[in-house]
Amino acid sequence: MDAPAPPTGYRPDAFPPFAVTVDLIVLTIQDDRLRAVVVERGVDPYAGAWALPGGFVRIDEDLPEAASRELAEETGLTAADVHLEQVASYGRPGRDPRMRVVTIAYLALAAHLPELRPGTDASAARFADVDELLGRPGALAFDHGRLLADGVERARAKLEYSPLATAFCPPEFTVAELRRVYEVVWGVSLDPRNFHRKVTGTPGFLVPTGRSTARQGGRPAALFRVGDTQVLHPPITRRDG
Amino acid sequence: MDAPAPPTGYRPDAFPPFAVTVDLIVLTIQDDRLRAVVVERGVDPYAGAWALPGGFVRIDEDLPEAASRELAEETGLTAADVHLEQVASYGRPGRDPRMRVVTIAYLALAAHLPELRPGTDASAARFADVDELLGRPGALAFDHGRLLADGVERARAKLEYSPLATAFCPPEFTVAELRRVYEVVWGVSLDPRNFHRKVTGTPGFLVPTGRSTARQGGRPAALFRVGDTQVLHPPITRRDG
DNA sequence: ATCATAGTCGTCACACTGACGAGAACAGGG
DNA sequence: CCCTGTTCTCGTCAGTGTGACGACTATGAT
Repeated sequence: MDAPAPPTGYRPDAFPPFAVTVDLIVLTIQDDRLRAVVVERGVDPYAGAWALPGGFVRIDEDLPEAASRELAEETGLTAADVHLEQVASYGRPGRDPRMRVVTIAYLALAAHLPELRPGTDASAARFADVDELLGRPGALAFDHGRLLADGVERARAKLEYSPLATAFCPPEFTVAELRRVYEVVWGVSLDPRNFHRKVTGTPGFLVPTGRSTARQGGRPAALFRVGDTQVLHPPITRRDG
Repeated sequence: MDAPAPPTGYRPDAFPPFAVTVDLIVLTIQDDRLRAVVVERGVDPYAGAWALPGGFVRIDEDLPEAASRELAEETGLTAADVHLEQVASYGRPGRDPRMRVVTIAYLALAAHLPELRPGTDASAARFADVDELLGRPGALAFDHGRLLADGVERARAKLEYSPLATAFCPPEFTVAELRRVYEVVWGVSLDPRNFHRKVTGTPGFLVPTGRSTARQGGRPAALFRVGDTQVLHPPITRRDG
């Protein structure tokens, strides 16, 4: 694609040209493990290595639009299905050997992801265990290890004071399902009784639907929807037993 | 400036060229008011209007470097004197009528700022009252009103759980000076006795220097330095009397 | 019926909080 | 020198949130 038609006052030599991309940290929970979408790169640099999904921002789209589009291309999820928020930007010279590129990282949280289909510049896509990726420096191409770490830390912090954990759950969920989200993302184990008291006692967090689940073995659990509150008072604190 | 020499695999038509800038939200406290540095634009668009200081990222520098450089150019402050952190990025098409530009906003907090000297593309610089700027939509050029609002909200939130408030204070300060920071930034009034108990009781927040200030009228106050802790436990909560 | 499993409610001690009293250490004026 | 005003600092007390843990409830499996 060529440069856009120069509008009034446009001086193409007045600023250094950058490539701008959005990269996605797409998190979900599978088998009680926190997983992230990674794609296998089909072209150099890092051909054959795993990287976060992402791509160039088009000349006529906003940053959140670009993130939504890339998310749909890589996972088939629409913006209505997931929580999507900007995390941070990265622009160290040399982070991409091909060109000068600034990347805006977006965090996407989803309850259940459909089958992954590889994008145009990726030959494969899969879910990778987040702890394993973070424990192995260089597991991801470019500086994507840092992007992933920053995104995961953002998610971990926001569980405390926002209803973000419900983004990992289906529209209706039980307190135990919500607790598993906190336990998996934080990597801790929480007391079911205290957790139940806290989440049901925080005003506006959970709305009972009246229904309950019948599951194999054990008492049926009440089903909840997420409420209106965007900030939890009191918060769900991280240091629990 | 021209595009860099094409390295291997470089395809100049593969991505749309963007301008990348860093803009600064430089906050300080003057006369018990929260103030931000604004510059008067000397060129179109928005010539004569006030805007946040900032400028193009150079082809060979990292984003924090660019923020530090712009900060030094506009205020004379070096990175050692201030707290500097990235806030968010903005890239809506049309936000700058001249070209497609992505801006990374940085938050800078300083105790006492020297005289401001206008940068190359600004004809004047001054401190503006933050509440007044935020209360008047369109007070700032481009989308800088939103940048300022996001930066101020970041600062307000981080006062709760980080020692960020000390960035507004000189190296040695009293509990009352620190309390004034919280009161001014949050726009509330805090009980001096409870505040004293909380900040001195949070481990690692304040380190007594042993010295004290003699000031006009009233008992001398003990002087403190900031401690090592980066996260306050328990936090300094916002809803106080 | 009995057991295993999982969900929900209750109790207790402890920590933190907001509201407020009271003393300590200064400056300035009579 | 004493009094007063000001600011800093320490204490007290009731209300609330929290972690640890006991107890009860409601299902499926045997």
